[in-house]
Amino acid sequence: MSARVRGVTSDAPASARSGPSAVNQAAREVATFAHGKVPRDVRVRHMLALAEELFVERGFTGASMDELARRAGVSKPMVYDLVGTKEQVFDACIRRLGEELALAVAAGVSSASTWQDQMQAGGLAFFRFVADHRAAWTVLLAGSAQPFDGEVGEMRRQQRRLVAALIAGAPVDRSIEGDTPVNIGPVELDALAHTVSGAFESLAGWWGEHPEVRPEQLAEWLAALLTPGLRAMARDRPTLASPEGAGPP
Amino acid sequence: MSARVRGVTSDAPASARSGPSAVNQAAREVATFAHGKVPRDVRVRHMLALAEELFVERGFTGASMDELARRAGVSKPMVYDLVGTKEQVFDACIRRLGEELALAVAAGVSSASTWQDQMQAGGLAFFRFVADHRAAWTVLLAGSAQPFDGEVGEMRRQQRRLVAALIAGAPVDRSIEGDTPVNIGPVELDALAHTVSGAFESLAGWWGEHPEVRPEQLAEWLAALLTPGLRAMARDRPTLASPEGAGPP
DNA sequence: TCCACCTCCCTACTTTTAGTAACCTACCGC
DNA sequence: GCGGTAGGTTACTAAAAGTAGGGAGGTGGA
Repeated sequence: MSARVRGVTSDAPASARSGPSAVNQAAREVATFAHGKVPRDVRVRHMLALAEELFVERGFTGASMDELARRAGVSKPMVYDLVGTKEQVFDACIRRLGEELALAVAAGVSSASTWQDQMQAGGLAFFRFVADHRAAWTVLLAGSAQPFDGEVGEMRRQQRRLVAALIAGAPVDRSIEGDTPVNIGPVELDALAHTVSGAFESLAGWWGEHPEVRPEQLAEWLAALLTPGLRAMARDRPTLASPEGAGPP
Repeated sequence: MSARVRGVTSDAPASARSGPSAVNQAAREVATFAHGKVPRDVRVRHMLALAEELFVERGFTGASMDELARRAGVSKPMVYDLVGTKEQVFDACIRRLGEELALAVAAGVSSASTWQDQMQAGGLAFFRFVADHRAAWTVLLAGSAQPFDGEVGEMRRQQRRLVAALIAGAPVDRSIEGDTPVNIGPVELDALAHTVSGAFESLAGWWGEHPEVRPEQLAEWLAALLTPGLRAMARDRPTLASPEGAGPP
């Protein structure tokens, strides 16, 4: 709304990794500029790292912009000028972590060649990522606070596009069961992507209370749960459209 | 925290239904007491109905206790005395709607007898409920704002217990595939409940953007997706435990 | 009859926090 | 020297959560 937010949208070289080390690195970078004045992008990196840490520590409502300013060692208007409003900062954190996750999953998927292996490798990458960023994942990606449906939804849509691509990729260059091509309709494909993503996310949530399970087991187990149904769908192609000519009674 | 909240925990006769009609009914009931003084439980019902409406309208952070007091026609300390803090009010709304949902799903499940029919009937009841309470479901049950993991988690655990019971019920009195009993381990059963619930919830979220699909189609389609995997799990019993003697590399 | 007490209810605060207005200062190119 | 700009601050406003402390009116008992 405020017209003067120079914002944080066009920076973020996607190079930063999350975690306390990111904060320290950014802090060191800031410290090299001795007498107060620090270049904009350096401050922004530092503040985003601090913000992620803060949100993960305290949650969205629990975190305050004053606290962020204090930790960054600047005054509040600086915060607003550099990274915008609280929601925008939260959005930026979500987006950064979401991109990191999408990258990890994509790497996992592309490391395999068959349909099932891709699903399992992608799932494994997903679970490993969650394990490595449990707290951040919970706060930023799993716990979709309402005002941020935009951003969280965005990221999830991205995740689901990946899943959809994974499932849809089958028809072009390979097949599900020997020779059955997967030409599910686009509507069903979209629904499938959401459903499968939801299953993964939920299982990751459950995993939080059962840390003794290893991610490989999770990925394999979930693949075992989903694969037969996907195969069956590829075979039978059930539709989500209303039966033709069968209006409501 | 405040010791003097008389709260809302032990009332709620579970008779109230949600929606604007509930608000109007409660308001009429309040209006019968002419000169200000209104019995406690009547006010509480009214305020909870108004609160749900307000949260659904504006979301958690967007809703204010001042506004709630204004709408209820009382002063703010009354609100705090009657229904506690903002989070407690939100919790109460979540709990009420969650109980209504659990009841609806349980009714659906118990209307069927075979394993697959139960799953489909329960799913249908779930989707119908979501359709009938879309906005409230989104705000109160789907969009788990972080501070309320307790309540939302509670309700979801309840939902998942239902799903788990549905799956676990199979071994005692019926079988999945002719004669194969379903004695999946308790850990796997719990994971299964979470995963399946997550799939349902995600699909319901997707449905919000595709209202043309009918709930019967959704339930049938999702059952078609999940059933083969569940059958396979009952047959092969894949485990989530680490392979014995296979420590991390 | 009078008194203690309980229920319902209000005005008027305190504190915290998001967000902003207006100003300052040093350096950099010219 | 000098204007413009990047980096920065103090000091505010507005809104909202939650509380302190009190008051009116009815009810039961002595």
